[in-house]
Formats: sequence, structure tokens, C-alpha cells
Amino acid sequence: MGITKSQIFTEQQNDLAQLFKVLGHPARVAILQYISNQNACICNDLVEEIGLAQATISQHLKELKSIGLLNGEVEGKSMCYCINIERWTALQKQLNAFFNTTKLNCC
Amino acid sequence: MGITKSQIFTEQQNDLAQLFKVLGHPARVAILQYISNQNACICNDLVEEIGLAQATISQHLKELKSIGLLNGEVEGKSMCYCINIERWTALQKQLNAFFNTTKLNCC
DNA sequence: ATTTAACATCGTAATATTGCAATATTAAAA
DNA sequence: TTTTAATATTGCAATATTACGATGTTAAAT
Repeated sequence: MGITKSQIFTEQQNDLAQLFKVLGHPARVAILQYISNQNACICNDLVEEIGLAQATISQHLKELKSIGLLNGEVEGKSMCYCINIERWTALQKQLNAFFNTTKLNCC
Repeated sequence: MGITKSQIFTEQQNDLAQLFKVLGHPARVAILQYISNQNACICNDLVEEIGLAQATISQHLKELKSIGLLNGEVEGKSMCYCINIERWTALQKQLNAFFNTTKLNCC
């Protein structure tokens, strides 16, 4: 098939998996790491920095935006992409909650 | 293309992305949650519990094993799949390290 | 008004993932 | 030893993802 059977899982499980999934590509990890080390973040820098075509970078940025991790602000003819601090922290808490509520009493 | 250009990223970026990727499927999230709430964990339970075919569950278990999160012990004609506590904790630390080292000084 | 620069979107090819039926494999039970 | 039960593996169809060239779009610069 190739299609994930989302309907058999809880919303929480689907949401959590979606977050992990978006983070599950080295380009997106690299983008987050790079942006976090800049003060100003312009997409064109990323194309040179990461080494993927402009269209590809743009797609990855879109996915990071889809889970609210990035804010994009128009700045002249450039875009200023920034990490959404609140979302970032909330995401970290969300993932830790998953790790902590999963008990380890097995075997 | 469809092929991730792993060679342009660091090993750390690829590894981290791989971990996120394995966790990025609701069935695998559900499996971890279910196993963690059991004392004994037998794959056949999972088939009924999760609602995917036995072959599919077996595949997902294999992926979780691939990042060391699950231990599989043969127990008669059943398998006892358990969360690897050390790996679990290490993984949580690894993800937190990613979140914490990513500075939030942008914009 | 044209040009240029910086993205975004579309279309498409290549590859990966998901899911399952069918078929091994393995070990206990009969 | 045959059967049964539990799980793994294989093969394949359907769908998703990745990547990029080509083409929009928008706003500053000329």
C-alpha cells in the first residue's frame, strides 16, 4: 500500500509521530542547527550552506513551518526564517513527556 | 530522485535524523507505548492491540530494533520484545542535547 | 518600466516506505 | 514425527518522499 493507516491510531500518536517525522531528515536537522547559530537567517545562505538546490531547501523549510518550528518573516526581497522559541520549547517538553510517560518495567 | 543525499551531511546529523525517522510512525509510537505498559511483551498481542497485519508489525519491530530501542528475546515459540532501558535513556539525552545546543538567538 | 534577486510553487523522475498475502522458520505440543 | 503456534522474511502493489529544473511571484534596484 504505502499509505499509513492513521485512522487506527490516536490523535496523540499521530501528532507525535508527525513531529518525529519532520525532524527525521538530515537536511532539516542541519537547517535547524544552522539557523540557530545565526542571528539573521536568510534562505539563500542555506542553499550554499546545506548544498541542496534552492527548490529543495524551500520545501524542507515548508515542512519545518508546518509543525510551527519556524517563523518566516518577509524582509525586503529576502525571507527571514527563525526558530519559534515557544514552539521549540514546547516540542522539547512534548518529546520528553513521551519518553517519561513510557514506563520501563518490561522484562 | 527520492534519495536522501546523506553524504552532504555530518554523521551526527544523519544519525540524529535516523532516530527521529524511526520514531516518526504512529505504529511505532503505539508499539513503544504499549510495550512500556506491559511486563511481558509478546508480538502476537501487538497484532491484536495495534490492528495491523502480523507481517507489518514484525517489520516495525525490526526498525525499532535497528536503533537499539528494543531487545528481542526468544521465549519458547514466542518473542519477548522489551524496551532497552539504557538505550531509551541515552536516546532521550541525545534528543535533549540537540534541543539544548540549538541556540535560540535568532531575530 | 525593466531588470535583478530571493524565494515559492509546479511538474516530474527516482527512490523509499507502508502494508499485506504468501511462504519460510522455529520450537513446543500432541 | 506430525501438527500447531508464533514470528520472520519475501515479493509486490500502492502511496509517499526527495530532489531539482522550470517557471511563477514579489520587491528592491536601476
